[in-house]
Amino acid sequence: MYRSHNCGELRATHINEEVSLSGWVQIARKFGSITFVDLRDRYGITQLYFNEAMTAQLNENPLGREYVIQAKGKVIERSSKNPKLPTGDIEIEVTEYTILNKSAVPPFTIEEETDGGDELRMKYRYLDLRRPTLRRNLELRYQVNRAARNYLHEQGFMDIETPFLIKSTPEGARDFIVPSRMNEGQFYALPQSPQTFKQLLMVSGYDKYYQVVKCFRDEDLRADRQPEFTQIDCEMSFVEQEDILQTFEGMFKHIFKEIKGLEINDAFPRMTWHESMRDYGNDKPDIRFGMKIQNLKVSNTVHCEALNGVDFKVTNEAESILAICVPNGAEYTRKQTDELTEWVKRPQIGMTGLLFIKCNTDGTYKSSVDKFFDEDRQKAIAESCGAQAGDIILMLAGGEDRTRAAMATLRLEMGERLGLRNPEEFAPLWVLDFPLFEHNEEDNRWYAKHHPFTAPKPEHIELMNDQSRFGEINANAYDIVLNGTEIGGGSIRIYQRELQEKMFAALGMSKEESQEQFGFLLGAFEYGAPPHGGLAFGFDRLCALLGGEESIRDFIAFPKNNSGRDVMLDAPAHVEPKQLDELKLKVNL
RNA sequence: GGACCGGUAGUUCAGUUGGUUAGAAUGCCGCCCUGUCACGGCGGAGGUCGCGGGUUCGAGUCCCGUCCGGUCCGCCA
Repeated sequence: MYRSHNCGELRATHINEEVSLSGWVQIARKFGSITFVDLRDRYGITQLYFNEAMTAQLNENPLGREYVIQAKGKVIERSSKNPKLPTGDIEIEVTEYTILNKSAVPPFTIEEETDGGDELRMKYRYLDLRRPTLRRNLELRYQVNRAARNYLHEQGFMDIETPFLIKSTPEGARDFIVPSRMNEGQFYALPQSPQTFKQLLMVSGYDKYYQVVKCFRDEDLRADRQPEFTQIDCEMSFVEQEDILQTFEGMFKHIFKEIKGLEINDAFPRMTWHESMRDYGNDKPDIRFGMKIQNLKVSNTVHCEALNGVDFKVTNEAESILAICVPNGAEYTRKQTDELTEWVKRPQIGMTGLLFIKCNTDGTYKSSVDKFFDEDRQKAIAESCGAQAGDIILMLAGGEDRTRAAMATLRLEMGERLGLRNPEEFAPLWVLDFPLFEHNEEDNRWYAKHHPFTAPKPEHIELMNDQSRFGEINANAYDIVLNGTEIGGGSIRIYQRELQEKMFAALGMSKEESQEQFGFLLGAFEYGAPPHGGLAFGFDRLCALLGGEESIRDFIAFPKNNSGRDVMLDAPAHVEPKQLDELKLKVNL
């Protein structure tokens, strides 16, 4: 063994013990004839003390940052202790040391707060991973993984692996494809998720399945999206929606308890998709704070009487008018309201302006549209918004979809500015009753909002015969949302061939196409498919949230950058012409 | 496909209205230092200002193009 202890475990109780440690040189502090060296491994830092004689040896055989060394010596009490280090009461009086490997000078500092930029850290990921921040993130990830597995194991779930080389299907995200050498001109696809496999496992009778599994989607990336990411994928047979919600709410409570020490006894709040859209403007509400959207006018229907009978083009012509009450906003200066107006006018928000009413603490009102709304009307609007004295009411007017999306973003921004989005507070909830279909204006067809295996609400199955009413159909689908991030979703699945065929037809697939693409599933449904359903969790996102961060990259050991590149490997890369020949592929650039 | 921000020393950044030899901190190298732990002191080295073109007497600075990185929209559950 190269060591008797690691660099994080020695304490005053070990004083006088002869030990050997191995690790990386964090830094050497030299004082003429004596030297201190901080030795680091993933467990911590222990100070090595080189006395006069040993320091003389150091001059012959010097240490540099990140050298890997072994040191032997006696644990002694420090004359000046360091309360910042768990090992700060002791040091090792070194009697012998060996340089196991030298190190080039690292391109950035390997410390809690590094001086390196993102790109450099990605290129030298193996060095970045030495930093305590990254180490803690990976440890957290491992603990979350273990907590989930333990829970699922206790609940009788079975981990079953599914293949990565599968078949491309037209629905959903763009596939990564893999050419087949033995089948010229043909391609595998990497799975976007093990969806159909887990359903087939249900048909096979493995009634409680789970997998912590990589999924692949060839779409543009974000801070919280990687081309390959990890899901906790689950499926159960003979269950209804309520059974699934109970089971996995239990899993989350277990994870919160194990990871955060949080005992959540209450049931997670539940909200329908329509309620979420109405009150929060999106399907992943951040319910750590209120500031709910007030629907003053929706799709040309006025809900706030005070808006009627006013000769104001903006409110009269807008399809929808939405508002939020921002606490203490009545104090905002002209400069601040102007800045907010510019904020909503940014191209990515795309509003043409911002209306506001200040509800002054003295009971008066002041608004950006005093010219059109007298004080009584302003008061009436404020009351219908439930505004308190001191609030500012921010209003957006315009087309329904854009205005709602913009208001959702504005609400989050105001919550952020008011410090209402505390990363150490966790507010999970279920969003239920998603629409089954989503209409796409571009190609004028219906798409599955979740995926094409999602079962409609039983009472809505009738509507599947009438395309004009597709938009009314709700699905037995549910998402779990944490702090404004969707961290999981699933559905009760279709398990009857007839209904599945109807679904494929609704999505515009001919009988031949659905047979060619999903014949295996339709076939399986003819051999006694049980009622089943499940869900999948975004494991990377969950870890990032539990770690109090937005970006998932630092919770993945070897992530890819914005353009899907691994800057350490420099992948993707060109391949040898011979490889292309074997695959009968020609690159056409 | 689009919007915005950025690219200057190993690293993180500053660089005014276009004007002398492009700066700081940190890291690195050398010397000094017996209780540091962000050690300290003195000295030193270190630059194709992403790349290409243009305007100008003169460009890190202005203009055009391009590449790279980041954030977001579209896209993606």
